[in-house]
Amino acid sequence: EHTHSGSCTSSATKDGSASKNSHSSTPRTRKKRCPYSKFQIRELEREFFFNVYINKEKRLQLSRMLNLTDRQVKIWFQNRRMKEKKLSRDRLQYFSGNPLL
Amino acid sequence: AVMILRSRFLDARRKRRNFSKQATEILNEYFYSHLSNPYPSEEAKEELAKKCSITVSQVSNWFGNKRIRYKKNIGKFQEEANLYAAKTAVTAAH
DNA sequence: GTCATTTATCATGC
DNA sequence: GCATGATAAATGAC
Repeated sequence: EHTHSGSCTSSATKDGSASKNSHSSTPRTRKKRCPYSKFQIRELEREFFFNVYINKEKRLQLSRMLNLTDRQVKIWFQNRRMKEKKLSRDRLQYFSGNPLL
Repeated sequence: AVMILRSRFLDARRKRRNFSKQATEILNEYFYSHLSNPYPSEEAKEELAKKCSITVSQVSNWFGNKRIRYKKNIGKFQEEANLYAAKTAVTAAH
């Protein structure tokens, strides 16, 4: 569909919880959603195939390899598990008596 | 045969099809009559899904899209809002 | 951890 | 050409 070579993974600021100014206002801007590259998705899916739950060690390793933060990898696995659950629900409904075309 | 059905199912997720006129009508009626808190409960979602002949997930998607797109440009939906406000007012009068 | 949600992006309809 | 439904990152409640 698309090939995001090095759009978001370039360098940017590291983790999303950095830069804490003690005083003044820190609106804590929401991190902009940036789609991951095909390569990143492939590696994440590969690891997800082996184990749906990733441990801390592999998470750090993966995050470094893919130039993502630990938090991003962790959240990706969370979202991926939710996606898998939804796919299961949809399959179940699709192969049972509920046409709804 | 099973493989064909399976493949059709897999890529049918993003094969978008617009909802029926009646379904959109029902969803909009609920949205604009609960504009202060447009968050239907799980039970309400199921009821809406049944009345609209769509899935609960589709109801959630519709409200998610509607909330943010309404918030982003209230002016664009003003006419629509007035329309459904008047419609609910008429039904309430009966 | 799950899970509803927000937000941007994607893919299609028309 | 945008409107619209579905999906992909990111947040927060619990």
